[in-house]
Amino acid sequence: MNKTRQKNVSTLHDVAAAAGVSPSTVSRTLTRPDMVAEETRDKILKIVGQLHYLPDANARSLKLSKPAVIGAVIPKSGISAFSQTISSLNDALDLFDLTLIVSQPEADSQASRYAAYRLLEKGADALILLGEEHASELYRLLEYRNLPYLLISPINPPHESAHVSINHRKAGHIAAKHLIELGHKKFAYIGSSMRNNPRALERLAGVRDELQAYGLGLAKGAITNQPHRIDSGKIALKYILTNHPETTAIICTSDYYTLGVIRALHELQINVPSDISVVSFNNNDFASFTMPAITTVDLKYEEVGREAAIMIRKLINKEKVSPVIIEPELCIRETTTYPKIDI
Amino acid sequence: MNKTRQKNVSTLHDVAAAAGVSPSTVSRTLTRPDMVAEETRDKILKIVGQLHYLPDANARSLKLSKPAVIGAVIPKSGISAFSQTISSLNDALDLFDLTLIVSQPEADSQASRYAAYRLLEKGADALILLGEEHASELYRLLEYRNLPYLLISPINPPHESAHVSINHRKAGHIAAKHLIELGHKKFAYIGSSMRNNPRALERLAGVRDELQAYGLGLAKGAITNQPHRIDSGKIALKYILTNHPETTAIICTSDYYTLGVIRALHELQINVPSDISVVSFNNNDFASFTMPAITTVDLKYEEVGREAAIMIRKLINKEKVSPVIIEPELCIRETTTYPKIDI
DNA sequence: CTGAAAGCGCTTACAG
DNA sequence: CTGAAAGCGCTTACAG
Repeated sequence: MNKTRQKNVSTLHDVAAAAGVSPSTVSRTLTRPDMVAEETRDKILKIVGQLHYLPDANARSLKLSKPAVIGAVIPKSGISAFSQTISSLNDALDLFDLTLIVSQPEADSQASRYAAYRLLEKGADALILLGEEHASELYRLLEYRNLPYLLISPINPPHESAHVSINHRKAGHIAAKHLIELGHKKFAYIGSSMRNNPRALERLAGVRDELQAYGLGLAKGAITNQPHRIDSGKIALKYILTNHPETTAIICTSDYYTLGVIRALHELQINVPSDISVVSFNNNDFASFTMPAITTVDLKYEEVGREAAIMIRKLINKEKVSPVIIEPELCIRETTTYPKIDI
Repeated sequence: MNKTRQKNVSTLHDVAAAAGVSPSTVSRTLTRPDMVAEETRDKILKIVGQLHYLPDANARSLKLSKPAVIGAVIPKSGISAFSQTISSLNDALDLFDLTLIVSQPEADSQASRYAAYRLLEKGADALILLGEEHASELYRLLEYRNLPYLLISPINPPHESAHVSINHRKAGHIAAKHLIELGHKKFAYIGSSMRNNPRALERLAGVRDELQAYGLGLAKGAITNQPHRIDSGKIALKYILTNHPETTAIICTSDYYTLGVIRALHELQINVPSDISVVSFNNNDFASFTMPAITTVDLKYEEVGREAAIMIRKLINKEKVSPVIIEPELCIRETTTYPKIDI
């Protein structure tokens, strides 16, 4: 509306005029100082300071057309698991002089498609997308425009796509193996609704793999889905205890969820870990501070952000990239131990 | 480097050529469709689709010079208390078609000054700064360039500055009052290092105010500072229990910190809340899931983000703004109760 | 070492 | 309803 917005902002021109030189020289002073005579440079720099001059980013990148802004589409996952990823991505990108803009749409392929469009309209030169389940139109646009992009934490990355993924299946293996080595035989799995969460599904698959390798299994009904709410841990737990009272070990899809399960266990006077062991995934900040401290498989979300920054930069520079797969790591704390009744 | 980066990107020109019209008409079709004949419009829109055309954000905003990107400087506070603020800010800004870019420097006025400069160079048209302790050069630059900016959660906002603040003092009042009403008489305060955290200091002041109003106080040495680490809660607690064994209520500077304190209390066989009550600040996601669930004063960090978005938009539109003060709210859960020994 | 000129991709009065 | 032209603020060959 207000087009007469008088910006009290000096331009290259103003600086040039004040210094009695041409705009070209001011520009050079700022971008390649060694091409300018010291005397001229000093004079210009002084004026730059006096006038609080700052180059206009839009004009500069219009001229340079060098990719500078990275858009990230990170759909909301309820418990903001990826805020660490976003934060580390931002820091790492900043080191490369790249700017991050992020959009957190609802978890839905159409919503994330439009989120991506908006990011592109806002000037994103490259895209980082969470997961692989995106609208085919989006993939087509990306290919057509030849836009650098990569997938973060996909489970089945489309052929040839650049990606940095977390080995969720391995995370499942690790969690299950830990319990097996402790001597557990009867397991249950508690997760929130996994409809929209292929990552959680993959961890479950990993757990199954591992169990099977030892001739063990997850009884039917020993897998429970509940939306992530304050009492969902309790509901899930009651269900399992009713149907599978022999359970000595529970694998939980996330640390948040685990909190609810531990509470419920406590209310039922069931001791963790001596009666029932619990392992989970993520290793959130609070996991080591709780009581008991949570044994969990660290999914390395920060590392994902750092690696994604490195990879997107290579893509922008037209360098070859190979997929990066991040290996999760077990953090043994206080919610797991040997089963009580060892036959 | 690679200047021959062949961008497979169509421009307004390409679309115009393909449609057999002038660039002006294409531009109008996209920005004010009603100024263009339906037939022309349809033809153009079709080509736009075929060519996957997306306007160049830099060129557009260079021409329009309408503020579109907001920079936020949110120094790292160890326990990422403001990630909720950033997230809600991002969402709210997006609704206004504003783009957020954020920088999280170390907590240091020079570091945040340079962070602000970088944001400006990256194209920020307005700034949101956490707290009020910024380099005077930064304030001067902001004033000189007439840049819209606001302060988030300042304690002593500079005269006339736009800001959305949290009533940290009131938060202190609320926490103390809750304990007082429960009948507590002997209090201790545990916080992490408050050197760089005027907000935590202000909460402490609030606690003192309230205590004093009831003729109570915080004994010397009943205030402990420890860096926020896994065992700092324990160290702080031991100190307090040694010097002030009569303590029945502890006020903790954050929910994270509280976790450590509860653990330590538990290890010392001191029951929470029946032996000692604990209140804290923040109301982090996990606070209601822990065991016991944490009684805490919600500092409303998300609301801060939303309000900041609204205010910065007004500033950009040259509208008048008045400071917004957000009132904290007590969440009573399970870590507080009446003192055991009520004389 | 410095300047004049062209141009990055758009938008928008101004004519017609 | 549409087009030619100017210009947003920069950068960078190209001359000198």
